[in-house]
Amino acid sequence: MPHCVQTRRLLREHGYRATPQRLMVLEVLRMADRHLTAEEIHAALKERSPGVDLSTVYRALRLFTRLGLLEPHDLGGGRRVYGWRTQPDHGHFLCERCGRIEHLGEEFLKPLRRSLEQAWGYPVRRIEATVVGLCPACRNA
Amino acid sequence: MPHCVQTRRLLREHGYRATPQRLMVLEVLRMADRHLTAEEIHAALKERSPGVDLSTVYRALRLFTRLGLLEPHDLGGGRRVYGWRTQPDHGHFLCERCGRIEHLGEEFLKPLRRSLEQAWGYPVRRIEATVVGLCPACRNA
DNA sequence: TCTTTGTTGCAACTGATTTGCAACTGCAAT
DNA sequence: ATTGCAGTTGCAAATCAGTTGCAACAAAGA
Repeated sequence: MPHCVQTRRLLREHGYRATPQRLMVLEVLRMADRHLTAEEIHAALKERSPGVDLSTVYRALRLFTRLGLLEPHDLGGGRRVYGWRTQPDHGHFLCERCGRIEHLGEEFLKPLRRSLEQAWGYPVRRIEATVVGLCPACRNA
Repeated sequence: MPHCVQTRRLLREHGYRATPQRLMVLEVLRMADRHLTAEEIHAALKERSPGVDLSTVYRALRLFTRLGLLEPHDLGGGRRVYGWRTQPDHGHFLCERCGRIEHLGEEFLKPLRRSLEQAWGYPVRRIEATVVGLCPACRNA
């Protein structure tokens, strides 16, 4: 675990403890390299240490969100995924068949932000966009 | 109720019944002239007929959604509102202070759709965007 | 090692939405 | 107008995602 050190320090600096459960939540997210729901994280986590409770996962996700490390995204229909915090403008591609979630480059949202701010004359805090369609894999099926 | 006739026909054509509860759900939405949560609709509904159950509201909303009349929108954080079905590309402005929800003209989303389809080479089914910021009223406070 | 205090697992709880069911009611056919 | 019956309702219970209270536990500084 090469990243652990930084995470441990971040936690300690804020008076929190670097528990294995917390580190593992980040580890799972790091391995997955995509956005995951709390349930998915919990499932992946249980393969290594079966005792971990779902509520602990939720608590860890909330904590890391407060610390600015992670960020929740509501995709509609009750789907909420967590991922690494990035820029304020955030886009997802959601395949309507297989549920696959892809990241949208910020370059797509930037013009939208610009046109909104220009039209309204005041700044936009953040944009959350979900684009629904069929992913390439599902198109050829 | 001048609109009722069309709604009644729509329902009957699909083998459903035009019950007062269902018609009233649409009526409330029509009066409100903005997106409402199920709870809000239920509250407005109860002023006229106190007996109406929340589950009936949910059932009506689901039905009208299936019939293509209404459309749910997830604004994140568990907020789900219902409104009249419009174009596939849908944008909301959400004031982060007062929670006010505004409609975004489709003209803002159209360039986004165009650039996405151009970049990927295949069509996008729909776009759901939430723009967060402070509404003019909250800015001056 | 000891102690302090943050953290965990568990179970119970919440708020939003759904569902099973007996009683009820549009409405098309009498 | 009356009837019959499938579609609907209100109610209560179930469900689902997420949160919380609490006693036992465990990081980490001394």
